[in-house]
Amino acid sequence: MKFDITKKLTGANARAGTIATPHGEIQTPAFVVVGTKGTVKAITAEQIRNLKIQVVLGNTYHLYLEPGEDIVSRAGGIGSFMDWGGPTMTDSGGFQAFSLGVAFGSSVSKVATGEELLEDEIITSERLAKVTEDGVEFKSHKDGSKHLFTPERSMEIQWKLGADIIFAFDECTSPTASYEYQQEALARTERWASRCLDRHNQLDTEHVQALFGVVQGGRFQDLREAAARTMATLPFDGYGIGGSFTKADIGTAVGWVNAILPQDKPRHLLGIGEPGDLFSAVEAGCDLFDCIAPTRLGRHGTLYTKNGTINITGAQYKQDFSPMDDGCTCYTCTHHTRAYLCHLFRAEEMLAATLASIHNLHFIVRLVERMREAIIDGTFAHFKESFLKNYYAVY
RNA sequence: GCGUCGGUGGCGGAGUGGUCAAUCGCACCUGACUGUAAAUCAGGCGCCCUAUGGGCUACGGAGGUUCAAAUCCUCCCCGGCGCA
Repeated sequence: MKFDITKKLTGANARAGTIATPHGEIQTPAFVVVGTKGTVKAITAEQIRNLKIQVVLGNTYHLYLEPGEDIVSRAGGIGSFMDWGGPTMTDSGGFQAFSLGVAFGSSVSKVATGEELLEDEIITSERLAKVTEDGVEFKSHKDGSKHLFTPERSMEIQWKLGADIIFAFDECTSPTASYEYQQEALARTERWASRCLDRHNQLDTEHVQALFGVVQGGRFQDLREAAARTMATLPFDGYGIGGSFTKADIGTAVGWVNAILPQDKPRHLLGIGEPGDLFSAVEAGCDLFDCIAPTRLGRHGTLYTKNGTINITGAQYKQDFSPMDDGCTCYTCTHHTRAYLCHLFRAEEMLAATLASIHNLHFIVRLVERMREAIIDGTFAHFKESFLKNYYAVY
């Protein structure tokens, strides 16, 4: 993997660049589309290509559970398996320490509202993941079987999954965790980072796979900065910025980290993808983002428009024969109406998920692409202002 | 015509003297979703109000019994089934 910066925005940290991978280039900033189980839900590989998606992210935990990394390996790796010839990434399974752990069965999400209870105050009925020094013990969400992920195991699985860029195994902490816990988890994630590097170097002797370290530290500036300093000293090919933030603090928190991380390596803000957050992150110097929002929201009937999201299942769209978003050039908008999508959702037709996902992916991928263009031609600030003004306008 | 079973909120269908504006499912309305446990989840769903409370109208129709009726009785209307 190679990363070149084409242009840096003056007076801000935003930059445009190119990541070269064995399966092609990624023009950054870029939105990484999530394909957890080796499929971008409801979307075919051909549609992925038509959407000009640059890179797809699979998940180690899910692909390990099914079909198993050996099958993916025999298929020629995750990209080949799903007939996606372009660049791929895999997440390490670290996020599941959170989603199947403290967050399981609760309403806690990785972006905090600032009103969360501390973890100690939350009554959780069951958890499927438990963190130890060695790694994370999972109970499969599918059949309850027990599994242990260690940093070494995550590297081994990801090596077999064969993505171009992989992540170090980390612990994604909850926004409800105390400072003490964040500190403890961070120290553990840093120990795991070294173990990941060691194991990955043994497996990938020719270094065909890039390995990104993950910066944690929760919402605390000193922890985030310490984490960035530590990770910066380790020979990673790039960095993921993970964990939880208060929504309003995404930009500043990422700013603390990016001020310390090496300039010449890509930074991937893990799991962030609302339009406003993407602007903040790009401005703060992030190059890559992945988020399930476009596909999940799409499947649930929420569509992006330049004036904010709409719930297409609503009664007011039953007879609305306009496109999802006026002026949108995606397949869905150029072929179908809101009334049609509204009908498909109400009738629970599968095509609804596909058409909605296509629209939302187009919207977000194109949005980040426009941010890149705006960085290159120096109009980023103007673009940001005009976009957000429409998107978050209150009527 | 006789007998019998039944008529409950948009629909299906509980309840069978008080704690019933009425379980539940569907439909409908609204909301949530940020490294996918998610084609998922949550809330609302008779009318009105000075709404973590109060009032009104309701369980085919009309009467009646009772402190109290969707629930019991009488008659009527409507439907299913059986026999003529």
